[in-house]
Amino acid sequence: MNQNIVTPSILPGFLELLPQDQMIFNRMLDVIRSTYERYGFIPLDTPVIEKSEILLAKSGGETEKQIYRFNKGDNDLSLRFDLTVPLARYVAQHYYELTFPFRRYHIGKVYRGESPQKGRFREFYQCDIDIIGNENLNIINEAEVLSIIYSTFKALGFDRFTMRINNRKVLNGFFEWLNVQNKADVLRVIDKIDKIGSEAVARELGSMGINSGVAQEILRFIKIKGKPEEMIEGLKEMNVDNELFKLGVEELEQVCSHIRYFGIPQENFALDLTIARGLDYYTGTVYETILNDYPSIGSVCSGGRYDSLASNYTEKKLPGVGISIGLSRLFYQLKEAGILKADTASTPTKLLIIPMKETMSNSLDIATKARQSGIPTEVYFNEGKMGKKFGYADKLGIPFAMVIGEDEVNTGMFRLKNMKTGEQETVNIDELISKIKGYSIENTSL
RNA sequence: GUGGUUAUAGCCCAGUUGGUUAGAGCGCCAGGUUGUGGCCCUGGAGGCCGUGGGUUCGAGUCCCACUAAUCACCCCA
Repeated sequence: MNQNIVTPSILPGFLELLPQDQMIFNRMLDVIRSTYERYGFIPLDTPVIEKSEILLAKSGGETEKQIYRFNKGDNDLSLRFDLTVPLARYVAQHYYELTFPFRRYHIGKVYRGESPQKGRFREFYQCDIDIIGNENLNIINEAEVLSIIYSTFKALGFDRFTMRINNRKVLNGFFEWLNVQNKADVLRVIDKIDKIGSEAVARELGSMGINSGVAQEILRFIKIKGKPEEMIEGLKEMNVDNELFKLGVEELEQVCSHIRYFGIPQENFALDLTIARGLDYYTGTVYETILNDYPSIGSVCSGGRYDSLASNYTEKKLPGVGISIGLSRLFYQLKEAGILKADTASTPTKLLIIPMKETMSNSLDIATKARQSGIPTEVYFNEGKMGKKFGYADKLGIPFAMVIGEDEVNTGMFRLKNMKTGEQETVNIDELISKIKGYSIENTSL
């Protein structure tokens, strides 16, 4: 027994995938990235490690508890816990070199040292977009964000999802009007109404010192349901005498009217007054997206409008709007729900070339040609039985394989085997390439 | 931080009121089949039954402690 062997394991809360899942995951990443770029968002990559003073500039309870913080020499360092704070630092730091509105996307891992749970990780991918204005930012951006979410989830292969929005000004104005002091606590409670029901919400409101008349008023308000136009009418009819509230209702109305120009179907969009995402920095529209068939997954894409992105790092006023897809969680939940495509390959390879001993150099030539034509190609180098070589292609899900022997080299004609059907076709090199490329185009999807 | 559940092969699991040498399926390796995979058949490797202690003639099984995993709450993507 070798005493030096360490049991291989990773820390809990860290997700790593087997090849087949990683292939799917990466395809989702690609879809998200290309959708973001189609809207003209600029890629950004920032360090995973930042100075602690940067990440903790805005001290807040949860953040400080969850952040991975450590020392190296005299440096006080931390792992980023989201992509928004690094964005704020970046924009403030490079303010004079950037062009506004600054539209950036950022796909990367973030770290939170909390106790791991189902679909909750200590290291996970976030796919963020944000639009940062200089001094001001037109509200139509808040409608465009919905268009981006819509396009992204469509491209990921979903049809039945609902983008729900609310407006924090409406909530805050309403609470001001009711003289509710601990707005943040109340928001947190009403955000849970779908989960725990209105009675429990009333109870919790009571236990935090809200008198029952006000609690009933709050419940009546968050129960306004219906089509967006009806809900906006309903909000107006409440005759809330508060400027912030009125402004919020107006913003909701504008966002709802703008989304028509983006071609978003009605069934994918809804107002929901119970959404109160993010406890502090959102100041306007807030977004949540749920998959209709899997409501228990919860929000798969969240975000909102904020007035001041980088107030901890600059005097400049930088309003913005952004959203984030928690891809690790989304992927995990989709896998749990059993709705990931089953018959996917474990490798990008489309063609496996099996050389005979004497045809190795010819085989490598053919592989080079195939690769130059854009076909991911592998050559099987190990010696052994034919069965094992084809078995390799089979196990990895490589769609095409062919043996290169002397006959093939002499005639320039190859027996291309379709691994799925078992059929073999005799083709020359050009036919071989177009055949595989045609197949790849047909079968590229999630 | 609070509470619950679980721990047996690489994976998912079975293992009777405590009883001899701990099992199946999947996966892996080899052979049946040396230029053709999947299906089938045959064989094989792989276990300090999480760790430590206790009860007992005897513990995978009962008790205690520890450790780890996991779920819920909190908060969040």
